[in-house]
Amino acid sequence: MKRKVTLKQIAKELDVSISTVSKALRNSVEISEDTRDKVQAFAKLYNYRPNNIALSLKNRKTKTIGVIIPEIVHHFFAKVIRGIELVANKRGYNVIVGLSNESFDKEVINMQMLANGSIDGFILSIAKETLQQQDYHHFNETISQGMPIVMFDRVVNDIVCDKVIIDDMKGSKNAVDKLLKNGCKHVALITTKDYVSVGRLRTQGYIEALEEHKMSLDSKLILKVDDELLSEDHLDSLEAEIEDLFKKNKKIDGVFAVNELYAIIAMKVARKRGLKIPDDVQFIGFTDGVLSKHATPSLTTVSQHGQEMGEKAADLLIDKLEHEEEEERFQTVVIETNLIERESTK
Amino acid sequence: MKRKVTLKQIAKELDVSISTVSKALRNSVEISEDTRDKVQAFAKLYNYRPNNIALSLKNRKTKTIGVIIPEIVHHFFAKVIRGIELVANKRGYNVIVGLSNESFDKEVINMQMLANGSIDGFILSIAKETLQQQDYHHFNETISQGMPIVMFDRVVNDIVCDKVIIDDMKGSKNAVDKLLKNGCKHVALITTKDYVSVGRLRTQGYIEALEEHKMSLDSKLILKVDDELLSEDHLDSLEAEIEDLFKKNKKIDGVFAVNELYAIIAMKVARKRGLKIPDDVQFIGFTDGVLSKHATPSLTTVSQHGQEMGEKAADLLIDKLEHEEEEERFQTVVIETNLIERESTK
DNA sequence: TTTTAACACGAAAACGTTTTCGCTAGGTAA
DNA sequence: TTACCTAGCGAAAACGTTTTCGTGTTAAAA
Repeated sequence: MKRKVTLKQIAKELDVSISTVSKALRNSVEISEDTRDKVQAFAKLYNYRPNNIALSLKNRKTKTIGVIIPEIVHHFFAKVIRGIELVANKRGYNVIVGLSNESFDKEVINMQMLANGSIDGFILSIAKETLQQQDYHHFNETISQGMPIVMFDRVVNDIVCDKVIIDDMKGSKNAVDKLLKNGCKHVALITTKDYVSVGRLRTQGYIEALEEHKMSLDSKLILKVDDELLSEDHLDSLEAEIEDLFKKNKKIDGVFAVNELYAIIAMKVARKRGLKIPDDVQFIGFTDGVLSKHATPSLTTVSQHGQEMGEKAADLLIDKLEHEEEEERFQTVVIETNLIERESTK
Repeated sequence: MKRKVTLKQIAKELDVSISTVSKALRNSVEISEDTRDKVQAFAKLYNYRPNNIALSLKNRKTKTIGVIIPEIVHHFFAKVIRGIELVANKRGYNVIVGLSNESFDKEVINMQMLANGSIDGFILSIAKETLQQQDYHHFNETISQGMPIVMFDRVVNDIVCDKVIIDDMKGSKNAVDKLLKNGCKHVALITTKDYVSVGRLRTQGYIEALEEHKMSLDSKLILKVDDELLSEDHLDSLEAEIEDLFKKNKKIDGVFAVNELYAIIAMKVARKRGLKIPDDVQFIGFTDGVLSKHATPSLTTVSQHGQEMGEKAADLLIDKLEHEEEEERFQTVVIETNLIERESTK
């Protein structure tokens, strides 16, 4: 077992100073060709690589990005990470991942663990619990210590930082618009409780689409699911609630759900009730994932472009890290959504 | 913007030495109560936290685990990461993620990027390309430099390190056994090319199950898919191949697929051909993911317990990191699979 | 011969910690 | 008085780099 070789060891071995070794390896003109070749040959032989930690300490930069997301077993967040990793790697950065698991405390702890020099900046999406409690002091503290943050998808306006979002309202408005144009007269909405901003915005889009088509809002057609616990029980009760929705509103001929799973389950319920898709009832879900693509019938969705969001967020953060001198200007980048039409709509 | 405060600054401010500050904060008996209180109060006020990088350099430990996986937008790998992160966090470690994207070069580069002091050890699953080329020098080099590696799922015997795997052969044997016991007489196998070890082992399990039931192996019932490119085209051609399989083997009454997607697509093809599931034909897939659970009919699967694998791998690695003095002993932990019965089997 | 300039290299500081060792002042024992 | 002990603190090394500045040698110029 040969431990990693250091400058000091090379210096000792070749009977020169550490400085000389360092300079020789970086092809400094100060060093004679002889010495340079000798050092480089030795370094290559022993497979010398500069110690990253020492460099980080010296440069006060770690070339590492901290990413904190609520959940990783989730198609959208996984795609975002892929985007972040792609760009980070290309630009010479590493990615360190923390999971908040939707918990405020874990979010805070994770940030503290990383903010002590381990990383240069954060990319994150806020935990549900944090959104509910509306306690954002950990973000503000981090920012005030000079560590840049880029937020994506679940953001709050109160915090001044770069943001990457999609136009949730526009996306869902387009989706509902599509249903209405396809002839639906009674479009149901399956959404979440309002504290998650994206849920609220998507609901808003639904309402606006109806207004634009001069259709009245029927609150009986709106199902607000409490997604506190996404356990097995929750799925069962969700199915029951949707069942109930259909039973009480026999005229439903279109369904818009704020996520893919709700839409898939709604389709299942509809089929069980003998409804033909898309002839009797059409479906659109927000968030394009594996389920939508491989369900039968496949589900028309509003694509969120997770990977693109991740790429953009990483670019924003690294740009900021590498141009610290410039004056502070924060942007909010909006990624366009688009409707991926599949078999669940006409 | 208040930058992070250091020991030096506190020392200067309170007119004591750096050593005194350090000791006071660690409650050393060398320091008088007076000084200790003074320093601690000041540190609290300015929210002092030791710089992680400096600690890493000093201790030659980063308290960080490097994880390299082929793909993150993948239910199984995401679950593994969740397991790793869970244990790592609990034990005071961070997780840094690298994606090989199934490429040999990216795998090598990612490892080099991290092996230079950034992390204490690796948890990884080998890229397909690496398995194909059978070039494992980067693993061996890393190990010989004294950096422990734990491999999971896709492993190779040649490399001496801790491993966490499932019994692929037993898992698939059980699955096929289930189909045979359920009365299937012509069980088809949809698998991948042989270079990915798990594919080969799962095929082996299929064969053994048949043998145990004294059934002859019909090679026409085995479809070996080339999954080099998992693009759109690939999915289409996959569907065509399966279509062909059914057309040429009208007697097929059971299908075992080495992953969930193949099984889902096979179900789709079967249904298109007018076959009833599970009455006419039954299906089982390896790897339990979202698709299996929410498909209609839902798919019976062999569960891989990704999260448990991740947890075990992290525990193995951290144990090794924290007991370096002990003699080297490498274990291979086998996680039990189990059959999750759903609607696609009787 | 003396001055100058280029060349080649080394010493040391800095990044932020922890820890070992030594020092001083005051008190106690002989 | 002398010797010794102890409490309380500081200096310095170490982790592995990079970089600035200084220095000695040699050859060319005056």
